Amino acid sequence: MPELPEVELYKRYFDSTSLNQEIVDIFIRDERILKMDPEIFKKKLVGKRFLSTNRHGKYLFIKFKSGYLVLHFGMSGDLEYFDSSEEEPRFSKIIFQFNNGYSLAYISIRIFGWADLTEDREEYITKKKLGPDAYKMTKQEYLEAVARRSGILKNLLLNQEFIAGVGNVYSDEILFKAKLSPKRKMADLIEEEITALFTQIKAVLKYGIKKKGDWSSYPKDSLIPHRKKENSCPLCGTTLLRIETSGRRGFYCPKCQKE
DNA sequence: AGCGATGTTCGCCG
DNA sequence: TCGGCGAACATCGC
Repeated sequence: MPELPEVELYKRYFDSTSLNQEIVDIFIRDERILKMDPEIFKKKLVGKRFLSTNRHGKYLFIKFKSGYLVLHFGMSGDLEYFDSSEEEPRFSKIIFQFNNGYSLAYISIRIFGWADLTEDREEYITKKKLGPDAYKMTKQEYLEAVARRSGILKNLLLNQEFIAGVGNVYSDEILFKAKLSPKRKMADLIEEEITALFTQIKAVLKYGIKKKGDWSSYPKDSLIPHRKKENSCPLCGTTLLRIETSGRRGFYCPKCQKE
């Protein structure tokens, strides 16, 4: 379930389980998940240790001696650290086996994610044209991103070249909390609205991390628990409308979110 | 049993 | 050149 908050949680999980142990073997269960030759992938990593991690948007970079492992989780990725003597998790696509008897599984049900290697993290980010990380960006970086782009807010939030990390669900929540219609054009926003959007991007992502991605326990005044057809706004009771754009389906309240 | 899904990418069009 | 749009990718769960 990976948008920025979930990937941040994967990062913390990785940090607490998989750093500084020697990788003794790697098993690739489905080569389609790799952006590169499996043999080269194995050769470069076996015998190394993962040293540190860094997240940019929905991308997780894991440093080892001579480069970075890059993981993207697509729509259904996950990590699971398990005892090597036990059965590996369902839908495991790559298994990193460590010298302490444990393994880390990179799981992907629908193969929309991928694993890759790069020697230069910054170059990788530049090549992908990723905008600033939505959680870590400064107000200044945000304003620069805003100045570079136009278009409707929903599309912009989903566009990783604008800012990196926001996905479909959190974009709905951000716009709801900022009281802005997803159809508003960035160029038409007044200063207060631009600031409100910044504030809510930060707040919603921060809260998502705090809740550990558990949407079932969100407070009633959030949009997330109501993101379903025919549901009504938790604030005013108006029937939520759907917006279909960029091939994604969003929800919003036509009364609370200013057109 | 068909449809929808927390993502990215690419080609087409205006 | 940029933004919007739709399809493609693969597969599972409801």
